[in-house]
Amino acid sequence: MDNNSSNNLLQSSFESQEDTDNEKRAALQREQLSRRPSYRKILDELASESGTGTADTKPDKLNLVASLNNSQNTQVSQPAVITINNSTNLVPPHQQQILAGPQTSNVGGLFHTPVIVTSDVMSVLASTLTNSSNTSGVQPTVVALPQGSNSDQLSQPAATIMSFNNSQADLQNLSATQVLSNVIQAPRTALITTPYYNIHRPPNNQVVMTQGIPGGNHQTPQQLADEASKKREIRLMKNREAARHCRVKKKEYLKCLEERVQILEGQNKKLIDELKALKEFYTQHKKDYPEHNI
DNA sequence: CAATGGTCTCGTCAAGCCTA
DNA sequence: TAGGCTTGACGAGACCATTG
Repeated sequence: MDNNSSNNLLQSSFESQEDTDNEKRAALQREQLSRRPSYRKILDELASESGTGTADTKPDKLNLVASLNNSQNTQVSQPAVITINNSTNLVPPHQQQILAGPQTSNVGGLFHTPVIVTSDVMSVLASTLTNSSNTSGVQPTVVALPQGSNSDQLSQPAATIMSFNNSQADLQNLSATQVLSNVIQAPRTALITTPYYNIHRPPNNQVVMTQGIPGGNHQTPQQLADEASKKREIRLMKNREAARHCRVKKKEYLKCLEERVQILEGQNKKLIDELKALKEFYTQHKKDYPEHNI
């Protein structure tokens, strides 16, 4: 075998190797494109491929809570105001998520104040409770009203729905974010299991609130409808937040792709120049050293 | 200045994906 | 496998530039 043919063989060997690599790469690309894209996943793959090893893009739950709180700074459309409930007046069901009795007490160093929470706050609260209770040792102070509680029990500390470390003055006109930070930072007394409560006014005109059982047989059609609409509200709120998050992620993904295009274009240009130089070198030496038959 | 068209952002729905 | 999460698609509304 002469040098020419061995060079050709070597070259074709390189080419076939390159073809295989290209095919593998193309197959990977096809696979990535054919499946439903996950920006996080693709970004992770790109990061690990480039060796830059970005930090885990999956936000931890604490960050989720933080971002939730941050987003609430700007996203709560209506001022979700917490008001001290000094009376037993019922607010409209669609506005009201939690209602407790009028008593205020100081138990175990915690300031217990019955509050009305608007639906906005309650929606955020529900997801925040889920997040924070799953992670840090810091637990929210939320005391669930026992099943079958009556208005008498509301006067007891155990009937308090939310507890804060703050003074009463601090509880007035809190924003959703402030409320959440209060809830998250407070030590745990008990964890609420469901945000849904049945509220009705008995003949003695006292407020009675019992914990609702999803699918339970004590609920009227109206209560079931209310519960369904609350569930829907929470689902929409979560999806709204998810869509927002998804769009941010998509923007990051596109930015990353654009940067990658820049890098690859640069690399491509460099390789083309290198190839040109090598070709020149090759033809030059072929002339200079014909006896070497390179 | 009103009408129109383009672009952007947001909320919602629905379908697919993921995970406990 | 159910329930939650992710994301493409779509429509609505706001904003801006252009045009008659």
